Amino acid sequence: MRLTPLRRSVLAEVAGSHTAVGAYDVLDRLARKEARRLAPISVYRALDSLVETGMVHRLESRNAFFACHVAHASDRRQIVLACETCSAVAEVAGERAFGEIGATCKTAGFNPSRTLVEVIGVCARCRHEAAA
Amino acid sequence: MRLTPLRRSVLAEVAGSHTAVGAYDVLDRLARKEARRLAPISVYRALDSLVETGMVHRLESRNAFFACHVAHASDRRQIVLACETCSAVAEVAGERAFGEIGATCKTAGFNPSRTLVEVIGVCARCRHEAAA
DNA sequence: GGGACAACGTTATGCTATAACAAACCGAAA
DNA sequence: TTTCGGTTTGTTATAGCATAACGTTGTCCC
Repeated sequence: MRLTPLRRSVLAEVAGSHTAVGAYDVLDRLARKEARRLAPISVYRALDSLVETGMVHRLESRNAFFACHVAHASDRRQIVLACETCSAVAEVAGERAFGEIGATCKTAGFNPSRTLVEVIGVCARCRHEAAA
Repeated sequence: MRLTPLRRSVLAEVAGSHTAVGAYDVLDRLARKEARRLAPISVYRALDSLVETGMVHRLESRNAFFACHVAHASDRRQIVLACETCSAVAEVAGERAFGEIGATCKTAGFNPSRTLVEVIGVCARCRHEAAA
């Protein structure tokens, strides 16, 4: 896959936010920056390719996208933490959790191809601010 | 929450399928059975209330709904297994996996309110059929 | 009865995502 | 360098998912 100008622009918009952004958010932001207005499908295609390479992930529970900031995320064994207060999205290593999930699947005779772990809650920063 | 006739109808449609069904699927099926055609929002409201009580769960990765067949699902510590071959959805207990996820959240200072574990793959039955 | 609240109807709208086909681009081999 | 094949993007149209706003009806309890 080539990182074309279009894909680079889309990636920049996604990566420029600490929160997960919708495809149409990307569309609107690009429309303000650049002179043209892309068709939705162009943004989706760019997002698809970025997701495929692991540079962007999809927050399934919100139909939105966020940039991957961890280097080794290609193994896809990351737990996604989505803050319901500030909307920030983070990823943390989840080796042990994924190990347990895999073991449970094996017991059930289920052959996994993709495993999704998303946690909605309140991030450390928002907890501290709330306590203050 | 009351299990009204509308909610009972919606629940019946969802529970009548081993797969996750979309809100508009429910809408169409009810339209065939009953004489009237509901507005989408009526179905969504019914689904929302059923999800709230735990009788129905939402398959986030497919924007669809499936009935909960396990008695103790109110604790929401179930791993969802979605077969990509036959589309069947099942739930299995995930105490250990959820324990690990909780521990990881704690380490990250993240206070979880809802945890979502969905595994896409091939179920035991489809694996056996494929092998035959 | 009358007040409070839950449930549902009606209308309209917005967000998410893809199908189908054409044009442009780009690298490699003839 | 011309031609070929594959990738990327554009264009147009449409399908699928979800909720806002407001009014009406139903139910329960005092």
